[in-house]
Amino acid sequence: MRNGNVYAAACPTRQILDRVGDKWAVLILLLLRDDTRRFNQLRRAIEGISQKMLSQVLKSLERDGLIRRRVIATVPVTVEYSMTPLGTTLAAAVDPLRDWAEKNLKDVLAAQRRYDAQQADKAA
Amino acid sequence: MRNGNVYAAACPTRQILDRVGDKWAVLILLLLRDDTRRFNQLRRAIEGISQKMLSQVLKSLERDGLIRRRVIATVPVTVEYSMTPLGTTLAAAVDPLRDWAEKNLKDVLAAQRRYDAQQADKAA
DNA sequence: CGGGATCCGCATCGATACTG
DNA sequence: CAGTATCGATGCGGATCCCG
Repeated sequence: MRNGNVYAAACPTRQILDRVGDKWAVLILLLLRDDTRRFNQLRRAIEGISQKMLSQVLKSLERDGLIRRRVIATVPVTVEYSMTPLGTTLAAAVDPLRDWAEKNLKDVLAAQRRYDAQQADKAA
Repeated sequence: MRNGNVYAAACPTRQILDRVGDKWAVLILLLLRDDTRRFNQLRRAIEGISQKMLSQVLKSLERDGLIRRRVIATVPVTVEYSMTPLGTTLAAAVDPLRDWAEKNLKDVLAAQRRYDAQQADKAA
């Protein structure tokens, strides 16, 4: 789908990026890789996510076959989310990115400061 | 910034994801890695991007120190975009993701069809 | 050619309330 | 506990026009 260095709208990279591009989705994948977790556990583990978003993202991850949802008939009901093998391979593919983030964030922030200072000069 | 398995709003992973999450940004990085390119070359290479988005994303990538912008004083003006060393390392970190996408997209699509079929059953 | 400025609709997302 | 439903703001992103 990459023909002649053109990224068509339907190329796999773009389709996957549309999903991985969702910041919440990636965070959930990275969390579930460590451990099976329940709904409210995830909610507490991801600062700032609303339950609407969480529910929505979990559903879409399940739909994509990346995580598995297990309902346990307790009172009240318990729901466990865990990785599928497919999800595990995706999480592994995301790893280098997380490593890069931790290693290079400060360089990015420094670049931003340089850029902003330069823009401020121009304005003056 | 990842303390006790909690992803705080300010953790590097989340900050970088906010940028890599931008689907356009990643595509531009992958394109510029191959070659220096001009504005309209990029525009044509990325199906569906508006010039507003392209301009915006290029600016933010430059601000992050990931790409370099070179203005050449011709008539009319020529502007070349190219990778910085930092950008190159990020592109490398994104590579596994692209590979994963190309290898596993059809599994994801299949999972979606299974999920949707199952939902349709429940509705009936 | 390489953008900036403006207008504006539509989808996202958060907040709140309610349910099995 | 684990969600769904509804509403309302806001901001992203496309379209258009213009400029150096």
